[in-house]
Amino acid sequence: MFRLSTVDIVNRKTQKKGRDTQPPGSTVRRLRADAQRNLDVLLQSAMAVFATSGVDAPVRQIAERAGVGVGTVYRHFPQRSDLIVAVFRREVDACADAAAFLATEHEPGEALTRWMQRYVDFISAKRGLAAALHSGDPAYDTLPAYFQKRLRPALQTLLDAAVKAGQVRSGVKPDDLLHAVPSLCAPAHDGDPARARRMLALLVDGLRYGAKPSIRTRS
Amino acid sequence: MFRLSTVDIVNRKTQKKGRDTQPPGSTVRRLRADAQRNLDVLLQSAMAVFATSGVDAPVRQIAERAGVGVGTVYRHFPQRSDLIVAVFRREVDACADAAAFLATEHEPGEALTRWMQRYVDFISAKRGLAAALHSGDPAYDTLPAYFQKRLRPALQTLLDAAVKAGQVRSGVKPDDLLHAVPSLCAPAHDGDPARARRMLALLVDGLRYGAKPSIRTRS
DNA sequence: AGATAAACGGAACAGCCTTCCATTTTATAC
DNA sequence: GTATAAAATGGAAGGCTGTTCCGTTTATCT
Repeated sequence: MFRLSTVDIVNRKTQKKGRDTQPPGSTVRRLRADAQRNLDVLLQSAMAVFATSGVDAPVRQIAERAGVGVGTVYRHFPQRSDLIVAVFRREVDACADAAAFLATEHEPGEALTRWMQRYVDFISAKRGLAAALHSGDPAYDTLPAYFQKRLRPALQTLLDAAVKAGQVRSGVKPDDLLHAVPSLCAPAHDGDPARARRMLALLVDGLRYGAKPSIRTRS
Repeated sequence: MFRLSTVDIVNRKTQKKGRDTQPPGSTVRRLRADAQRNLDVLLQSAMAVFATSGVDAPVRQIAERAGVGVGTVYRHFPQRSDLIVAVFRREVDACADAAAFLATEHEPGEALTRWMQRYVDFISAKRGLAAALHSGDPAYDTLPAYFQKRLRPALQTLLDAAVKAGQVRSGVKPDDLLHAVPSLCAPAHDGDPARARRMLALLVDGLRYGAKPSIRTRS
């Protein structure tokens, strides 16, 4: 009952970038070109299908959209949940990476605000997945930790910069924000899509309260 | 695509008790004896199976345990979710009814404490169902309202009595408690089953703080 | 007791996830 | 370039589901 798969073998090292210096003695084998291509298109298709039809969408539908047989899907992702997890991690990565980009493009306070907005969009789109997360299926057990591991440092960096620039008050814990946002967005369940954004705006304003400007100003 | 079923036709009026005075002109028809019997045993079986195998347990399994064909299940509950909802409502009812009983058996403060315990047990057991609730399936949309409608008055009564007896401080909203408890129990996800109870004890102690004894005592 | 309608059971259908393996494609060695 | 071995593929098939359908059984009423 033990079965290898690309999920296990390939790590994010073998991506498109760089000459791919492999740690010696590593057991990972490069994916064949077609396999890599299929894996990419599969993840994209899955992301698109999940976004429109929810995470309960049939595997066949994803395979078809990718122009691939179901066998190929299962070669890369032994379980349906593995595909879901992979898509989710990829989106978490994208969200985390956005932090670094935003930090270079905007001043600290603005970067933080925009990232929070990005985070809200991310959370809001994953409503169906949240249900799967709490379904008790052990396949998803590792996701929350990954969530935390990737997102917290990203937010931490933005937060530190904003505090140092005097645009946000100090003493705010990134974990608190990370948790507060989903709670705030939860009531938006009812169908009001813009509500989440309004709630977030409120929260961000709260962050600014009591900021200690680096340039002197009346408190 | 519209289909009648006992779920729609029968309300809780046609139970075992009483001579069953029917409002005239009502369209409800009494269930045949065997149908009523099967319905009861079905609900019991479903409750048991859901408790052990979760709400995702196959309908066939429930039917088998009830000694009944699947056709019978679907005659009473056109959709699988209808069965889940019925079981859930029944358990909500039981929890709500427990309040009145506890109030007659114990003094107000104790009754409140015991009911909260009861409520925790109820919530803790329904972990799998909570996931279904947030799954976005419109079949469950009416459940939260029912939840509130049955449980709030029950708690309200207990609370009022406890306040009047000076065993709990005033100003506590029943809705707050109803919501606080699940939040407190959520972290118990990790496997510690006794934790929920400890958290609850804490909460109840908080209620006592600042109580205004009816018998004079040092504040 | 006989008639009638309600209720029943479980085979059959459709859709899903997952497995399996004959076939095709890629990478490597010559 | 060709031959060979390994990796990857596609889709039919197996074993689960929820749900429908209808011939048969059973309760109820006269």
